[in-house]
Amino acid sequence: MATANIKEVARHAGVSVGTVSNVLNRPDSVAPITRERVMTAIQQLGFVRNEAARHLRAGRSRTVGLVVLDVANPYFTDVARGVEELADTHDTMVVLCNSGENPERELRHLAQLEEQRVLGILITPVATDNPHLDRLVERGIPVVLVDRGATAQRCSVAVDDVLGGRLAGAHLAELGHRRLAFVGGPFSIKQVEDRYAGMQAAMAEVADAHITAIERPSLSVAEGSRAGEQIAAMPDADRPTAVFCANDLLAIGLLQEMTRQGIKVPDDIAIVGYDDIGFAAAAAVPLSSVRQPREQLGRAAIELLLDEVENQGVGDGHTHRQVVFEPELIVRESSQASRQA
Amino acid sequence: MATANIKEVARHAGVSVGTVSNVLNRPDSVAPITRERVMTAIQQLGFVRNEAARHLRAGRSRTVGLVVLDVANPYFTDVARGVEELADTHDTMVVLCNSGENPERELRHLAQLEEQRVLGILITPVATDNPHLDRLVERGIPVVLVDRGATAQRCSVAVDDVLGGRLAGAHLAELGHRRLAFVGGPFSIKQVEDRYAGMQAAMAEVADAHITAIERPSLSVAEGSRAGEQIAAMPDADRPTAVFCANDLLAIGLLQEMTRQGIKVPDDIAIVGYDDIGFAAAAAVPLSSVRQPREQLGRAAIELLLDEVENQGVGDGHTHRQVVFEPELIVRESSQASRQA
DNA sequence: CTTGCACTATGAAACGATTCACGTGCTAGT
DNA sequence: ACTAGCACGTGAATCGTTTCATAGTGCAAG
Repeated sequence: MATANIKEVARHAGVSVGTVSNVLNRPDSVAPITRERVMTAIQQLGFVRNEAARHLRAGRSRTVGLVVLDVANPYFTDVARGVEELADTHDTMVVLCNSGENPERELRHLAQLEEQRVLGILITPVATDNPHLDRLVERGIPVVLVDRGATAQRCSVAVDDVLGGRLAGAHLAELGHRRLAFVGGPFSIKQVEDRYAGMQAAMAEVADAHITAIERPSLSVAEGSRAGEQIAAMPDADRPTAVFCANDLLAIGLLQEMTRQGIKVPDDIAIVGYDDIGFAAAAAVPLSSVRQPREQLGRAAIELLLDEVENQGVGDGHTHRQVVFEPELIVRESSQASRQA
Repeated sequence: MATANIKEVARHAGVSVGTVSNVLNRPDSVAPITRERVMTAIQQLGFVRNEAARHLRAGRSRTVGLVVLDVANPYFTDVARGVEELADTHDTMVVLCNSGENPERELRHLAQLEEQRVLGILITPVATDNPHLDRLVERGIPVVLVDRGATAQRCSVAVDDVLGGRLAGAHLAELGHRRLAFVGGPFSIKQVEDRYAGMQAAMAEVADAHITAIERPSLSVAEGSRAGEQIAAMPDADRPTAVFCANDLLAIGLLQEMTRQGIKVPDDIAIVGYDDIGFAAAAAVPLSSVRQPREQLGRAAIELLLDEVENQGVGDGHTHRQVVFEPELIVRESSQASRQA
């Protein structure tokens, strides 16, 4: 009933277990006839390697852990896709763990991954400053940070949010907008702050441009609507002609509210979002948005990790790198130049 | 450098390895003083159990595999959340695998999971009829099907799509609609067919109701728009006053196109979608939709699996069950009774 | 005929935790 | 005082694979 093991295969093929192992791992070192015989036995018995035994013997597993804040967020699933894709070509498994922004769950996952002796961990930590991660590194488990808290002490990948904000700002400036708003928050989130800073930097180069910051407690569709109410309530003369939202959910909520209030997008007000989630293109008015190279981010992260694993202590060893990607502005209808212009 | 093992802990604490193991697994069988000593040693050495060794000795791992068609689909991430949640309380890990609707990737994942000697596998298979799954079952690895191809040969969980269609149909009939359309396809997908059948069944009870089926090659936003063009092109007298879409993406595309063409939702045309994805509520006109109990589906699936694992060959053993859940209609603006009615 | 070499195959020793059949030393009961 | 029973601990065997030093074989060169 139980799956056959290497010993039974050896007996069946009339060879030693060492030979079977060689067939599996170094087929060229085995004479073709023997190899055939072993292969046949494997087929007949339906032999399947026991990963636990290999792993025990090898001392480390062939898997990496990927700990994300929210599996339901397309951002992370895209990153995960990038990670998996590249891991696949390196004979490495990816265990996807969801912390759900819960530090306890995150810690439990880290403990589990450590028990599994994973090759390394890719993580977007809940808290920027996580002592458990330091502990892992001390124990020799490489950690690569994804889009959070880059430091010289370890590898990380991230996207330049300041640049993203700058792109959005420059785009709106170029369209002639001078009365602008930024919707986002809380500003304690680094990403939000950076995007705003980028927008400000872009507008600093434009004469008589003015930005109103509308801070909201979270980055959801509902908060976007609320920001929309605020904007709609402004007297026409003061109302911004363009809004940059810290993410697409806000932008979608805002867009909805504008439509509801009879304020035309993009004619009366232009909107630019951030993240370019799938629904940005599918919104009532297709949404301009700043796209992050998500899959590429994932690929880069696992690349850094595998490099660290392979070169740990070898030769010059491994140098921690902080890779920063450039976002890209996708222009759609929501920020098209006014038709009457 | 390498993590300490149980032997070192034993030496450090001045006990045998057996005792350390007992402290770990049956603390009550160890005298308090000894236990303290061992615990201290564990702390000092930063000992972390080696999962591979436990697993090898135990003969089976403590993880289950969850193979889904698309991690980026909120449907599956919700199912996954349900699975994880319950697995957590059973000291079981979940390895989430993404087949991406690719049979090869699916097969690779299954092979990997088998090498890992997982407790069992939860899967939404790419093809309804999958010989590899039978092979797994033969080898004693329980398989539970999620929302696909239920048979008496194994456990499965699913949602009653016929009922879902019926709910949508009955709702529209009750609002007084008699000229309806169904948008979906391809009809070769069982889910689509069932939803349509349910709608038809509901309308069969209504005098002079008529359904136009609009078949589209896939269930995407773009196809929804295209269906919208078709509907907009109909003469006013023939145009349906209500549309039921086989999923929310279609419904969103359709909604957009209606807006673009100046056809008011829900006044001129009512729309009901299926799946109740997050964006259904956030659409320009909040979308009525048939919601599937996704997390519950996941919970039920893992429950069936664990039951099968625990009762395999024990006593009366395990009986395969096919659990079917009932969907729920969420009514929002897109199918509100016309305001002028 | 020996030597050396290239090729193959062998089998025992790891890897680290768990388990279980046995000690060992006490206490309590008679 | 003897022993049954109990509470704790022990340590060797075990899980399935990989690795590596070693051995056997046959062939070509010397």
